[in-house]
Amino acid sequence: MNYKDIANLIFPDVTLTVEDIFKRYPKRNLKEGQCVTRFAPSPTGLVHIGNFFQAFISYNLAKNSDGVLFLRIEDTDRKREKTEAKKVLYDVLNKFGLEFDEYQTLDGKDIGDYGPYVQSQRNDIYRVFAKKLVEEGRAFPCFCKKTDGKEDVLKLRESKFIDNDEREYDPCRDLSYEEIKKHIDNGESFAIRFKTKNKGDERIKFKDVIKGELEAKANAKDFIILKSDGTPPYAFAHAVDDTLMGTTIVVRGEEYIASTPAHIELFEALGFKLIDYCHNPLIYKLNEQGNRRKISKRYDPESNMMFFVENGYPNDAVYEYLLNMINSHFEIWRKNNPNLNWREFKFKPNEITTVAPIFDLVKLNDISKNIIATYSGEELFEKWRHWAEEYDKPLAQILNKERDKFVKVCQMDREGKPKPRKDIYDYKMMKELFHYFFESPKPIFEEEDKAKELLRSYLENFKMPSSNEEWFNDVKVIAGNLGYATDNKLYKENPDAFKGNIAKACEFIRLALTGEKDSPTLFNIIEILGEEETKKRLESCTK
RNA sequence: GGCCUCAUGGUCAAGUGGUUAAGACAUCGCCCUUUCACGGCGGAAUCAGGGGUUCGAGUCCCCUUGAGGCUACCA
Repeated sequence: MNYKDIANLIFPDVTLTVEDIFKRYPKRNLKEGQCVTRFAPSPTGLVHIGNFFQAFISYNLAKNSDGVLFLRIEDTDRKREKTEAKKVLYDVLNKFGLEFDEYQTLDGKDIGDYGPYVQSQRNDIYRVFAKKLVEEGRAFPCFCKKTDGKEDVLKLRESKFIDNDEREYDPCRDLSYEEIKKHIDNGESFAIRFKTKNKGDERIKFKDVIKGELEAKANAKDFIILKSDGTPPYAFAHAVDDTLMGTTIVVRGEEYIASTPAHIELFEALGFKLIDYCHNPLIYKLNEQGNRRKISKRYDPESNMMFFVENGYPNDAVYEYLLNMINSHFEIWRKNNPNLNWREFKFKPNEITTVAPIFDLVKLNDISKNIIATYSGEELFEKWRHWAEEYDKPLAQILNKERDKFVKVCQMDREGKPKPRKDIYDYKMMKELFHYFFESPKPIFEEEDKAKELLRSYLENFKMPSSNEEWFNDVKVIAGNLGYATDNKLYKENPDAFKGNIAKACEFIRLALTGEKDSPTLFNIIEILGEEETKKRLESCTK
């Protein structure tokens, strides 16, 4: 069999050699321990948290080793590609501030020496390597089509039990030059299949950086390396690109473990050095029945990274939560280093969890609360405003117009306090949380007469307080005169002797000013509302 | 069906043959307190089941069970 002639027959246009290509992609000059990692998403129109999780692991591996992180767009599957999808991807990456050392800009400019960083622009490269495999008898053209009365063959191929016997019936595996020429002269399209050397009973061992040594059946399938449209499926593109681009460690989901033996045989056939794999677990959700299921874009808004952006979670909160999912050494580190940025935290790939974690929004919220609690009032205000500019325009207008007031709102129980409030986990919730600073409340009193009496007296004696202590003393005097207990111990001993305790009196004032039974310290609220507005609200409750 | 991965409280998990089985979130109780939030103290709660190996097993081996993945001209 003259494989060289066959190769020239099916790739007449390919004149470059593998050596020519390698000249274009010189080996990277790396120091010991330096990692080259990549994020290789296909543009689907959204960035799934599972994918971002991988990107983030890659990012850490690269940064922690002073290595390289590049972005490669895997858009070989035309059916899946959507217009705008790439834009969405870049937008999300940008919003999260995930920076790449090498990538292609949206307008098609390659940054870095190993481009193009978009697979659909690399077809000529894949063809050179496919041709080489054909030349060496390690790949063959396959003319099988579903419309061709060959359903039985396709079924065999697709069946679960392909072994050596069945392969003998493969109509394309050992076609002669003449037979191939006939097919081509007929104008038939074809795919290129890899020709495995295995028979189906071989075993193979390989290392995974997270899981350690793995063992599986060796590949025994003649899988496609070039589709009939000339583009490569994942496996082939992965082998060629990651080799040429000098990737040292591939981070991918654990769904790829099963196909790793196929990738290894491909690498060997191509004469490529094997690359380290890091198969990370998928992210799950708990359903109503308490079973775990894959987090899905259909049912779980938080599976889409835009969820966190649109709700106004700080990026750092999302990152820290991810880090927490990757391994909980982080949490201990965080506790010991409360003031360091998470970027200072170094983890090794073998410390990444082997267990598929369940996404826990409550935990994320807790992390987020702690992070937001570290912001100054001014900082919080700016972040809130910045978020509103994009996701709540009317709110942004108000914040811009009444800047001073809302900076003060953001400063409440925050600045100068050793134990700041921790009740905000995203910017979206703030408008509702502080609704009484945007509009007059509509309080509902359970004991209306009592409330009116107290509020009337408070309003009559009202003077702007200059400190919390002063304010509280004023309330004590006024409430005390009306028969409220100013000493809680006395009240507890004999509650019937009083109209209520100070807490009760405060509740009436709080309701009048905020419409809520719970709020930050009233003194702060009065200070922000100002004398006029405070009196107005009190008065409207006395009628 | 075949092949593969995984298994510690409700959740995230530490743990690499000898521990009273860390810690965090959630939950419950108490304290602080003008409410909330914060903070402090405390409680309840875990090694999926069964066999081995060993003086000794959460940890090593086998089986079972459960969960998940792959088995495409998707990635």
